[in-house]
Amino acid sequence: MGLVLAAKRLLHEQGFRRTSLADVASAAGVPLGNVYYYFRTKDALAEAVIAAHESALREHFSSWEASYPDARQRLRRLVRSPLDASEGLVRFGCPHGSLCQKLEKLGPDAPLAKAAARLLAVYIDWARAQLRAAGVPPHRARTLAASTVAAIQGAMLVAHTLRSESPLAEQLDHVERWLDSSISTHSRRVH
Amino acid sequence: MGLVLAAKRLLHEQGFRRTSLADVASAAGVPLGNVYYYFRTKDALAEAVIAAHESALREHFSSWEASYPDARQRLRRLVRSPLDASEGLVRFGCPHGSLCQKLEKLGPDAPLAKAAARLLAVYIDWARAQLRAAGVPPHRARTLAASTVAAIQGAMLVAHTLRSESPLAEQLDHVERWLDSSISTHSRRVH
DNA sequence: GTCTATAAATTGATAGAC
DNA sequence: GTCTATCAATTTATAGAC
Repeated sequence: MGLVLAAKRLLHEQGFRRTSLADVASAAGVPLGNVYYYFRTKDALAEAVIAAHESALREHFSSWEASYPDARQRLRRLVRSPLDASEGLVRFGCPHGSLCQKLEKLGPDAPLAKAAARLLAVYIDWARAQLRAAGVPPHRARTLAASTVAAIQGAMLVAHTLRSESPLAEQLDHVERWLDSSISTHSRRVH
Repeated sequence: MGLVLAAKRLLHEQGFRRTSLADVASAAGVPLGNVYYYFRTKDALAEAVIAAHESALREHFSSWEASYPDARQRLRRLVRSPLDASEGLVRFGCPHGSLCQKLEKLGPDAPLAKAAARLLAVYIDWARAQLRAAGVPPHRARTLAASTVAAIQGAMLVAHTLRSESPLAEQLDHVERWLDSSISTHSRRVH
């Protein structure tokens, strides 16, 4: 579905409110009326975009689980992942983070807000699972996972706002070292 | 000026695009046409809001400088400051961070985008000055300051997206400890 | 299923009386 | 300086031909 792909890009670049359905239709190369054949409302299209982000995220996680046998390596990969698309992040911010900030304004019960929260929860839950696998006790793993994701999100927000790539790499380095030492401190040694 | 105050609140609660000038005028108790006597455009009103945030921020900093003689104490105060207004942060996100995310989408050269970037820069510059005063060398102070602000912003973003207050306090605790140990590690001991 | 035309509502901004 | 009325553009959503 080219519509979701176009909407995904435009929502990242322009945000939800700034992106009109005419923009999306034009970018996808279909007439405006066509959008409403596939999606009842603009919100429904945005939900499809979030779902696309979510499945892309899960695919990344699966790929990392297959590539890295060590949980610590997988966590390092998570922390470094923003560097893979740093240009887009610096220009437009984190596609998940900005979606969350924009959509949550709708009130906590709006379906769109729940979808955005779920997107971030997927991130945190995966990080927590890796921390558990690295030997971190349950409660520590829970708070450490949230802090890790928060630190990554903050790094992207600052890099985007200042329009500079260098703080991104530097801050992610900080996160990586801090996370490594946290795991060493909190994990029960198994060997 | 009641208009700026009303706009400040609505921009925080609803964001820039969702807030119409009719909303602002209504909240301030003046007719719509009156807005344009004081502000040429909606952007000009938003700039006034950012300026209000900026001066409020500087006042906070001045107050902390007067209250806490030790730079480390001032930094702890900075890290803990989100807890002073945690309810609003959980419901609506950081007023500065969400402003940045929303306004930066306008392109790097837009006056509003520059204003948002300056707001974050005020934060980082103050943190850097405190780190310098705590004995951290210049380059370290620069990257540490950015990382600190990023970590705080990330904590607020996660707390807001998950609509939960508990991660905010937990993550800020992490930030505080991490910052304290970073200062101890990197500062030249003067005594 | 695809497309054109248009309705219906919102909104940034202006004109002009008082 | 303050307020009412309104323009002009945008945008979500629908109707209906093909």
